[in-house]
Amino acid sequence: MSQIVHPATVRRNAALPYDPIARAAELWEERIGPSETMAVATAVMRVQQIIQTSVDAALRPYGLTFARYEALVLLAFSRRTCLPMGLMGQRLQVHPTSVTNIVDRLERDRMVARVPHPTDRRTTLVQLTNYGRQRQQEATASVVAVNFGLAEMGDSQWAQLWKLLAEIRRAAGDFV
Amino acid sequence: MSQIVHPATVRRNAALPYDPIARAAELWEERIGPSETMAVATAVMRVQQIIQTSVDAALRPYGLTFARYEALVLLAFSRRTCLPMGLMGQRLQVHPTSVTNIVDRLERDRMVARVPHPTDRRTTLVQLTNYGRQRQQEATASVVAVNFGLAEMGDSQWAQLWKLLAEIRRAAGDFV
DNA sequence: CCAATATCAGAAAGACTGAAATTG
DNA sequence: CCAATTTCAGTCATTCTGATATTG
Repeated sequence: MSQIVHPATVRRNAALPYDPIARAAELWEERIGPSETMAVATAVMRVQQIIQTSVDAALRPYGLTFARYEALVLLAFSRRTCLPMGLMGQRLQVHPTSVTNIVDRLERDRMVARVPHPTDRRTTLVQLTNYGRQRQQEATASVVAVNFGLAEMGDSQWAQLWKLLAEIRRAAGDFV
Repeated sequence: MSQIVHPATVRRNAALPYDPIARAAELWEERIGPSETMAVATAVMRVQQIIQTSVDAALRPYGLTFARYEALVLLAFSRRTCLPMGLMGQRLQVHPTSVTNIVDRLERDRMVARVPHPTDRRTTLVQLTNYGRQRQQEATASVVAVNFGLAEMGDSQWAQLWKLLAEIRRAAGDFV
């Protein structure tokens, strides 16, 4: 069961005896000014990296990336497991050409199929296949197993975190 | 002063009348199970995107990305504005080859210089130049001006957010 | 001989621009 | 004729893997 780990990775993942972001924030406070937003912004960047790495690892056995997995879940949650490309881009907040790219990969792997729109022939619908639904369910189990790379926390802490992040997103104009 | 904006970008930035992540979380709760971590993970991914976009835009006039800016700040905060490549990788939590890449760009733009280590000839020191320090200060002003893309919030909210994010990072093994 | 440091070559995934084809 | 939808070609920046040269 021994696992080969590249030394560079070991070094990167080695726990430091102090919090490097907290340290940077102290210096920021001394030399520049209030450090609250700087500290939170840096911490968010790092937590995103933790989530991305963990989820990508959990999804690799299924040939999925986080972006492609999100597209699968979006389809699985839609009424007819079928959505127009453009709408997917809005929901996933990605560029139209990125939708093309994501759907290309999923279609190549037979998890989705492009089907023509019945009335508007400009638009292309993306249909989740049975195979895709199975993969999505397995992948979801895998992602849930690693808890999205997040620690176990109390319900009130999750609620706090959710509320604060939602406020940031709302202020950024994601929704009203 | 009019600015050309690609229609796709407009569409992407349009505020939705509801919170798309909250909606996804409801469906997750119905069909899969507890949605706390899924909701927070997705929200973190989105907030990271907000920060990245905002900060990159603020830094573009200075020819800097967030990653390169962080490297500049790290150097500016060090005693002799000079650090070994490997140490920078540890602090910035990036791959050794990424350090090489980041330093390549900064050196090309004359913001840092590679200098040999006085005793250990394996290691390369990265020295912030006077020009680099000036750019770092200007860039910092620019980033502070947009508040890292984050909304204004009360001190206690920043403190809560910081504490929760730190707990996630600690649990992930970033520090002890 | 082994470990550490930095670099290079190459692959992969993604984001974006600009342009095009098709259709409403 | 204009707008909307999708795609394509090409570029770019980033990140990782694997290998290498150099040095301790």
